[in-house]
Amino acid sequence: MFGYNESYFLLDLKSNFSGPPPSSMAAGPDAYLQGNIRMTLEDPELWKTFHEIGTEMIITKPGRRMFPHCKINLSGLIPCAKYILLVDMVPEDGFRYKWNKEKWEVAGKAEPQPPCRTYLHPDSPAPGSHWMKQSISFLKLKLTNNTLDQHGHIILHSMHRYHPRFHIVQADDLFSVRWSVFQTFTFPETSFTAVTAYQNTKITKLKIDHNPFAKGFRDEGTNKKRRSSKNPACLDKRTKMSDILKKDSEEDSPPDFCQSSFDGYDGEEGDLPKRKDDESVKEERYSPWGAEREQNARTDSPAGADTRDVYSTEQLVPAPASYQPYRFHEYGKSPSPSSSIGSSNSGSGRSSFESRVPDVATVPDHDSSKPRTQEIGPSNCGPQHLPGAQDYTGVLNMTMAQAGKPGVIGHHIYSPYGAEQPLGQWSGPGPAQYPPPHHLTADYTTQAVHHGYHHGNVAEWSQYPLFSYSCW
DNA sequence: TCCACTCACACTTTTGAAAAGA
DNA sequence: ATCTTTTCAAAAGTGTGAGTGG
Repeated sequence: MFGYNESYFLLDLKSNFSGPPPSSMAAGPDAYLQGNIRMTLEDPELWKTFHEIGTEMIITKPGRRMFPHCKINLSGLIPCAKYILLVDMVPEDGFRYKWNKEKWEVAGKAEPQPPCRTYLHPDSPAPGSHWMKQSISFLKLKLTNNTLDQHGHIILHSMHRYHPRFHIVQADDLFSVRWSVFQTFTFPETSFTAVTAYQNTKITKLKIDHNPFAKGFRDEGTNKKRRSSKNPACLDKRTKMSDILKKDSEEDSPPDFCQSSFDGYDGEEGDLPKRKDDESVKEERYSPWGAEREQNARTDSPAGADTRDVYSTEQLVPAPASYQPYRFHEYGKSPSPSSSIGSSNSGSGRSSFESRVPDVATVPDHDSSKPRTQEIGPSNCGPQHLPGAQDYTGVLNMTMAQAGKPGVIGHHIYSPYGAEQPLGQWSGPGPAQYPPPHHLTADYTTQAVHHGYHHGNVAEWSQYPLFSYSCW
């Protein structure tokens, strides 16, 4: 209806690679001849509906799922080659926001980034055919504001804006990632503001309308008792909310809703009631991001004028050693020398980075790293070399793979399968905990940012790494 | 006083084990 | 004995509103 199903971006690997790979990389130009990978966001209309109002995602201490949740489709993968799918959250900008008079306003500089964590899709690694045969859901991804979170949820700051990045890595296992090509996709309409409580009642309404778990709050719901049991003020608020709901149900079609609000902010908020529960449907036209959105959308926000564009990036990054000092502490996994270094040097990204280099060099010969150049290419079909986990222990000091995931080394990664399974998430300190990026990392990140992101945002965006610098 | 945040609550869907049936 | 379907209770996910603390 919106043409949103065409929301994809053909990734021309060769042309997107704007510079020679670092000498430390094994992958040569051939590595980029693996065809065009296409990623599409599922349910784009829903995402767009939220986006037009200003998506908010609740973050809680125990972790909260996203809604809408990230669901994508992939094509163009090599069916028999294995891939790993990752998601992380990137700050949209360097600001903290507040909800004031029915719109978001900048409330100051962003707080230092929390530990940067990456969510690994539980199916990873899986062959391209697996990823392509069905849509890929990140339903179990959870967001938290608990910087000491021990469940591997992605840590965000409340009242800050983020957007998810999807990474596809052709790799047999998590160790191979180190030498593999990352292809990164973002969807402008998936950007959101992390909040501990909904600020915009329109978002609340949308969530209630679309999230099955919130059915109980729908107007037609059966919980009349609940709605009327509270105090009069509450009742009043509920009534007003019901009016909004009714009005919406009269419109009844998200497309109409979208259309009415897609023109963006038209400066009418001055006439809006102060209370957020006094909204009218008419106000749906207004964009919550007001002036700075108009500014950023063209200058430093991935959400450009044409939201159908899926900005993509590609970067060659050494894989994460993916450790996080407090993580090691939590799980009592034998902290590697390098992890201790990383831990002790948490304030010095550069030294940490350098300390990691020997790790790379000491990978055994049969490690997939060396033939990675060939493996990445189209000739990758055929028996997959799955190096035994023991090949790496003592080299990278990783924990062993979990049962049922023989090819996966537990990089202190957390899995949505269970909080206790260190499979599903990589984590590392955020950039704010590091000095300005090492020149090498800067190369990578700048390269990545060039793909679809305006230079105005390069500074902030590019400094938010997929993995901690110290991992490199 | 304001505002971001936490918590208990009622309600919902999801999950998984046990029971029933073929 | 095996497999499939159904049932049901527990677990998990949801927004609400009162309360808390800076």
